[in-house]
Amino acid sequence: MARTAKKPCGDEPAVELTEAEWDIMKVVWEKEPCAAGTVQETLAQSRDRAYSTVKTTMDRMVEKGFLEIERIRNLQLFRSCISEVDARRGEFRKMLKRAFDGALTPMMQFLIEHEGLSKEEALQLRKLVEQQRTEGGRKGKARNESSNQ
Amino acid sequence: MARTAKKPCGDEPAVELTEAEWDIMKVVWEKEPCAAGTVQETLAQSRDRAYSTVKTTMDRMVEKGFLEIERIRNLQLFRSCISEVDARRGEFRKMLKRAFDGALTPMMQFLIEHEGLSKEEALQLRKLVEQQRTEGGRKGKARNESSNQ
DNA sequence: GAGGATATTCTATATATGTAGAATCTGTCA
DNA sequence: TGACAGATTCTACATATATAGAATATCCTC
Repeated sequence: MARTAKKPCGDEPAVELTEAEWDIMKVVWEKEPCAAGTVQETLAQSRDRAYSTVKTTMDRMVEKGFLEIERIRNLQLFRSCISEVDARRGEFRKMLKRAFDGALTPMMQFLIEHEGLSKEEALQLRKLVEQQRTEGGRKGKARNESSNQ
Repeated sequence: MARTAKKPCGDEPAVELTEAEWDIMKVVWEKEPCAAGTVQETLAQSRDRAYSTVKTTMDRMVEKGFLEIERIRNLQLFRSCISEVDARRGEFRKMLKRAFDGALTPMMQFLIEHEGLSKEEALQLRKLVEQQRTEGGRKGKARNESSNQ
C-alpha cells in the first residue's frame, strides 16, 4: 500500500505549510481539540501575536483543509486534518525538489560533505540504515512496487 | 566549529530563495555571467514568463545580494553571489528547522519510515556513511577548519 | 435581565512574491 | 542620421502571508 494512506486516496496535492501555519499546527497536534485562544496563549510564550492574528490564520487553514472546526455552542474547537507526517513529507519534498532535483542521494551526499554530519551522527545514521537493512525486508518488501521519487 | 565558512565570516543570515528565484539561480549558476534575456529564454522551455518578469525578479535578487551585475556598455551581465551549496544549505536547514525541530536524526528516521528508502537507496546511503566513516576522520578533522564547496 | 468576560466576525494594512505592459534608452547598420 | 532591435527602467496589479483593531455576538453569573 502506499504512503500513510491517511485518506482513502493516495496522492493528495502535497501539504505545504507557511511558517505561521507550522507554529500553529504544532500546538494543535499537541492539544487538539483546542480553541484558538489556547493556541494563541501557547504560542505567546515564544512569539506574541494578537488573538485575532492567530485566529485569522487558523480560519484560513480551515479553508485550506488543514484544520477543521467543531462547534460547541459559542465555542470553536479546532482539529487537525493533516498529520505531522503529511506536513513533514510536504516540507521535505519541497526542499528535495527545489534544491536537489528531487533526488535523495545527492542530498545525502550534500549532508555528509557540507553539513558535516558529525561522527556520532553518521554513526547514528549508520545504525538506522543498518537496522532497517537487517530488519529483514519489512521495507524491502513494501518497497518492491513503488520505489518512490 | 564554524560550518562551511564560505566567506571570512561564519554566520551569514541564511539564504532563502523563493520558487522563482531557484529557477533563475539554477540557470545563472550554469551560464554565468549571463544576461537576463538568456535566463528568460532558457527558462521559457519549461515555464514561459515575460522578459520583464524575469528581469524584475533578478533585479530584486540583486537587492537581496543573491546576484550582482556587471555593466558592459548597455548590457548587464549577472553573476551569482551565493553558491549552490549556500542555497541548498538554506533550503535544507529551513526544512529541518520547521519540520524536525532542527534535528537530523529524526529526519533520517522519518526518511526510512515514511519515505520508503528503497533497498538500493538505503544501501547507497550506507555506502556513503561507510565511506565517510572509514575515510578516517577526514570529516571529523576537516570540520574544525573550513571545507565547503 | 444586566454586565462583564470571551469568542467570533469583519475589516484593514504592510510586505513579499509573481507577473507583465509601457516607456525609454542605446548601439548598430544601412 | 534615421530607424530598428534589443535592453533597461518604470509602473502596476493580483495574490498570499502576517498582522491586528473594531464591532458584534454569546454565555455565565449575580
